[in-house]
Amino acid sequence: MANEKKKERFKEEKEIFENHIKKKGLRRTAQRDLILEVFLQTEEHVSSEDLYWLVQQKDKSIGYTTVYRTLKLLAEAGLAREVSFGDGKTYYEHHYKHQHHDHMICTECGKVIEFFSPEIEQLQDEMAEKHGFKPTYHNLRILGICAECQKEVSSADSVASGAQPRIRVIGSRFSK
Amino acid sequence: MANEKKKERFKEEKEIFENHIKKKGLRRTAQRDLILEVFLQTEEHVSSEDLYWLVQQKDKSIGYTTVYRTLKLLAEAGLAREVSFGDGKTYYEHHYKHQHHDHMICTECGKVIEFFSPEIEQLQDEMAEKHGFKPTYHNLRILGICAECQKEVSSADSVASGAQPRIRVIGSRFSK
DNA sequence: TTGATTGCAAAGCATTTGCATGCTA
DNA sequence: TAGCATGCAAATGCTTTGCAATCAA
Repeated sequence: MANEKKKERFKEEKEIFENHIKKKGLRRTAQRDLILEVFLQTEEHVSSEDLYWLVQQKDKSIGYTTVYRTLKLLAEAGLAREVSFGDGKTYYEHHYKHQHHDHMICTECGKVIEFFSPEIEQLQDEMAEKHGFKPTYHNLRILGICAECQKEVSSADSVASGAQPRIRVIGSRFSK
Repeated sequence: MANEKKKERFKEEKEIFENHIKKKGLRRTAQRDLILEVFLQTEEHVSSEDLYWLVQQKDKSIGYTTVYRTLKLLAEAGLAREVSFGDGKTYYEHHYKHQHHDHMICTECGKVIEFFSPEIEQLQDEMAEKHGFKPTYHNLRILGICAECQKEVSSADSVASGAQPRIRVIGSRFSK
């Protein structure tokens, strides 16, 4: 994305956060500003822990708790969205003006590939309607083996042994 | 499902479990047999805790740990599948000779509606192929408001306040 | 000044592990 | 008999909460 456009979006996101804070009768603080700032600089998915360490690099005095609480606030404000990849941690991804997407997760290396299919979205809405269900959010994960890991793994042992994804590495350069 | 057919399936599942046990050099025990038996009698989704209490009703001496460990075994054997509905607990659903399905989860009452769409399945496989990704399992959750709760909720407050599903009640009689 | 916010430590939860005892094969 | 299984208690890992001190409005 062009740098100008990005800056513009950041500005909007900061405004949204400030409005949310105001609307709920909360207070703007240096910590919250910094955490939002750092979050905006991230790409893809960050866990609370990830963000904590990133924030630490800018200000050692900020506590774990504050990062947790602020991430919840960001989610409430509609700037972030909580996602889980099956390793027990909560990850946050950008929500504002970011196209919704789904994830393929490699159970070998933990890589996360983002994808988007308007056809799947549409079918989901149709299924929901069929049940009188009003969808607010959805979330599709495909677990499997990514292209690289397919080359490396010859035997199917690791798959047969009840593979449970233990995701560490998050990253994908496949999606657009 | 007809009762005869069910009995037949239970028998197959017990055999599968025994084979899995043997293949891995493990041992058949009364506890494992009972836990499998109780699991087979359940419908829909059970948490480890749910199953623990059900098992307790038949044998007070069985510990939490054994239920946990046995559920993992069942998943390994292909009889159960782990699913999560966003409340931090792990649920188990039947896997053997049960058609794959996805879930709609009501963020108001926690009801879980099962559904299946061959079209969505197909599109998922196509998306995976496009990325050279070999899918082993997938998992689609649609969060929203079920038909009943839509009637009751007039204001949109509960939705706007960053609703996080805290699912307790699991059950659905909508799906076939 | 008032009451929200912070950071620490402690508490909560679901799940896992260590270990002595018990039991299958 | 060997060594896997069990059940308890303790440990773990992530997240939340209580609270006194601090700070925004």
